[in-house]
Amino acid sequence: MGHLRNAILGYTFVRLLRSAGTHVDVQNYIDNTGVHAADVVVGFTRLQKNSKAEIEKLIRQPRFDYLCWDVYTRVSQWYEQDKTNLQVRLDSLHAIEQGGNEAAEIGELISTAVLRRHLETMLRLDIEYDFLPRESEILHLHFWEAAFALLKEKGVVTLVTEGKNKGCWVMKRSSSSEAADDEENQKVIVRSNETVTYVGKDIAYHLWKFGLLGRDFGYRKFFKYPDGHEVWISAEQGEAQHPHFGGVSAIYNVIDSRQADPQNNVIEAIRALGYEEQARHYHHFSYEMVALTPRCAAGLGYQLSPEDEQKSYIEVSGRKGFGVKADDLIDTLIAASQREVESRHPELSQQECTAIAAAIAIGALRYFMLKYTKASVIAFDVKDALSFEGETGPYAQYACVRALNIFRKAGIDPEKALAEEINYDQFLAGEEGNEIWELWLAASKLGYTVDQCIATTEPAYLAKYAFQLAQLFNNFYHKHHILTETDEARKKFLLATTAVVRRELVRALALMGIAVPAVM
RNA sequence: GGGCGCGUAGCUCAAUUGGAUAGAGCAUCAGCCUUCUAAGCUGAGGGUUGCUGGUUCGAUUCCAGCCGCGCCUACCA
Repeated sequence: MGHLRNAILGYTFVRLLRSAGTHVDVQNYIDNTGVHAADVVVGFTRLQKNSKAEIEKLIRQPRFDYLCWDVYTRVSQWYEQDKTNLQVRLDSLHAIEQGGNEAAEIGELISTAVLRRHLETMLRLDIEYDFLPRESEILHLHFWEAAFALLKEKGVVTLVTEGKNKGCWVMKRSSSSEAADDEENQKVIVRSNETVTYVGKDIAYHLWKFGLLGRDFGYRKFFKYPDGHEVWISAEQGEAQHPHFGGVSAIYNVIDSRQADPQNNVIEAIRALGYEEQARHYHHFSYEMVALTPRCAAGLGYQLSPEDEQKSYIEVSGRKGFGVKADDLIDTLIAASQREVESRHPELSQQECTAIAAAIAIGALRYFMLKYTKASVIAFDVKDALSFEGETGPYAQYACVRALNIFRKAGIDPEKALAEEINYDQFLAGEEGNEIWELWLAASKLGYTVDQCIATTEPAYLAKYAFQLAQLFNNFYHKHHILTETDEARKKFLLATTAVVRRELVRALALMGIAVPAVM
């Protein structure tokens, strides 16, 4: 679910930027090294005692990522049971880092399979990436060495000769205003065993993003989306022909708020290297986590402590196997909307029903993830997410369907209705005219809303806007029965009003990735 | 201890960057389908915007101090 909020927020912002004429590359950082990767390898090889051949078979199962989720949970418990098991993790970690052995091959196999599953899940939401930079290439192509040389040269990192951080290269922690003499204010970039920390790798990655590193990835085609769009992945040995990534003028990192501190450290490092301009265009697009309400967690069968039951939300945990999987949530939403569509439209074919149900389910999910401002923790409740009434995606979709139905029954093209010659002064005058004028005014504010969303990096304003416009329209729809209007001039005016509102509402929804079905 | 963020109706959230009587949805209650689809509409109840001060013609918004909650504060990523 966290991934859903991340991707939906991020990709909506991409659409907003692109609609404003900005060229945007969408990247997804693939964290395929480190303890997570090592743990999953340990799970398959030690706990499940799977051979490489068996794992090759397993990754072809439909939802291999679900298996990984379970294995990951079991491994975490296995470590908990007996701390000496942690030595196995360490061995796995070292083997993967060294490469050229079976553990490394299995790690590669699994992480690539999970990545493919991730792309498939995101594709259900029409979210596509352009480039997938992997941490393994950042290490193997020596991005860090290049960055380290720059950081040392400018004195951004210094070697600590005594104290608890002895032997480490550290930088001043961004959140402290004090000098870096105090250990509390030191952020370790290179460990005493000479390995680099996550922040160090991220500094190198971001120098590359800005085109300041002097090195580049190799690029390989990874996956072709059904629409023909190709997503590229980093590689040590790339293809000769490839698009150009990196060297950008601005960065929006869609990362949850818990990583504010490391993000700020990266920004500080870039600033300290003398790249003030780039530092100012480095945006941490920060959002809060998705948690579960105690009621929802209990409903999913999790045992709660009395303490947890009192909280308004409970943080999910992959290690505890505690959470809701994206594909399950999407499946549940589609099933619920499918039942509804079938009961409303028995005349439609199974295929048509499924397509409509998918559009409604995705609309509900996307709207749900966008209606909250980024700084708000989403206390997820299945009941709320499954609701198709009130402030939801389907509510706005429904308003569009109603509008289009009027034109369908009247046999009129909405665009033609707008081109008609209409005496607006006459119909917009007076008390009743004021109400309809408000509708026109609201319809005209999409561009302003988009600008505001971009300036504040807050897509929730767009969601609010769409809902309010839909609400005004439903009001108007109820009050004025258009097809039975006997005054032809007035009828044209009402049709034009409907057409303009529908057009802007469809646009607003499209920016959020919400499609409007033909009927619902 | 330090850093960041939050506190608004029973619940979940808004409030267009300091403007008019603080608004929505859910939930509760009362109505509206022979009509362009009721996934809708109308109405009712529900508020000392955590507390105390300050700045201002005006504060949910800005400032200070308290109280409460969350996250971060790893030689994890």
